Amino acid sequence: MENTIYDVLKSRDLIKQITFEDEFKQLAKEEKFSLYLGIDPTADSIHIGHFIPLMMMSYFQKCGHKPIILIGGGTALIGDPSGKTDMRKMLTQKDIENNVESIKKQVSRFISFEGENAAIIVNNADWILKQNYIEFISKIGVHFNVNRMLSAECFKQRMENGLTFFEMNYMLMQSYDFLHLFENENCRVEIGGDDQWSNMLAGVDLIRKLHKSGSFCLTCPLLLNSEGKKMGKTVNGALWLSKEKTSVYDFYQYWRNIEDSEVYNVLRMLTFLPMDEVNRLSNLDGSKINEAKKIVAYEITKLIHGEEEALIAKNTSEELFENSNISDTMPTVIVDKEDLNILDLLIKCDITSSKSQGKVLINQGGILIDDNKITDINYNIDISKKEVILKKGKKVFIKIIIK
RNA sequence: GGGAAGAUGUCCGAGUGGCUAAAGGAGGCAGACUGUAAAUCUGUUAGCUUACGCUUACGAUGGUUCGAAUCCAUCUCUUCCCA
Repeated sequence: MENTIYDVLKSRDLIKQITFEDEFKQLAKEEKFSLYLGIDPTADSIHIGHFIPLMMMSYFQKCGHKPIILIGGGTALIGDPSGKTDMRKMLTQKDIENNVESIKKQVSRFISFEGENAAIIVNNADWILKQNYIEFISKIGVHFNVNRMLSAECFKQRMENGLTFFEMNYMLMQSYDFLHLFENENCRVEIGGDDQWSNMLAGVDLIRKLHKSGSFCLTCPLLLNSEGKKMGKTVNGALWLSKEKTSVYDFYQYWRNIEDSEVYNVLRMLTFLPMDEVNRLSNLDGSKINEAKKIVAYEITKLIHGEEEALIAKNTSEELFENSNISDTMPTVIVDKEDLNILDLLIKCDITSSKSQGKVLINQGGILIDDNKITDINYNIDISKKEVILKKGKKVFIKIIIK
């Protein structure tokens, strides 16, 4: 590949901030190195927020560099003392192993764990937990200037509602991770979301203090919608990458429904489509941009769930929305004969969480069965039917199979 | 260690004895208009009930009162100031 990783990332505008830019450009030209990305293993699945750094990592790997995924098992073992809500769940060794396995599975669609520059997964528990406190603060802590730390943007916000010592230590631990990988794995670069900039910068500085040079970090832009909020949040929380948590169909629909203004960013940051194509698609006018959204949805779904699943989701959506046909693969709920009352049914299908809510929906004309608007809140589904199509609003379709 | 302020629905935030299931805003959902977009307008947004109404709910637990988000006591937590 004649383009260096720097050129590639630059062309997709995936670099938000970078340290020692010129030096990094040179390094990218001359050497193959390792780079790392830290992931908090508090859940057994990663969500879309992790995705852009992983895309970045994938580009690095394509350019011949070796990705290291760092699982924050050590830091997760420490309870969060800020006590805002509950104590952070303590993770057992076993939890972490499970999480690592599923994360690996999800990531392996676009990052390879085989071959010459295979990615590896490490757990910072392996070195953090061995640390002796006094040794740690005298070896690492002396290099951190509290005044400077406090002036960092990420602490400024915390200053307003209280900052705990733990949170300050977090920076040291993260920096130490980088140092450890630098010394043991030839890891030269840390990547991450832009909210991690201060922490990452601290690691780069630490290494440069101890080893004079060679460390870099770069951040990717956060994926924001037009209102400046993080994308990938749904009613039910995050948009997960595992299909047990977010179904492939829902995942596809999320991207199919993005705003016009988001198409460009999503294509550029979340797909591997060539930039020519990205530009062409995002400049489509008016309703034609729907074509671009279909491609966005398909490409991202393919990347996460594989081609087969993506095709199914795409076909299901087209059947439902464009041909108003019933699709075999649409979301389906099986109910007993006892649940044929419309209000019960809505709860059963997770469309509403209470009967009151269901009544409101029906009164507003938001519920359709087999394309007939339901107006009676006592409506019962015809018992002779084997299956019906329940529609909420314009976008939610569920096939009901009556047992 | 001393002092001050505060905790309200998904979130922000008004409310200082009955008119409060709790103003207003944001967000969510539905309807109209559209392109499975945005913007705009309308409705709706604790649970149960066809409904009258009932049951929960303003940090927790007790108390005062015919009646408490509102007053009192204790506790928990948060923030700020002084040391």
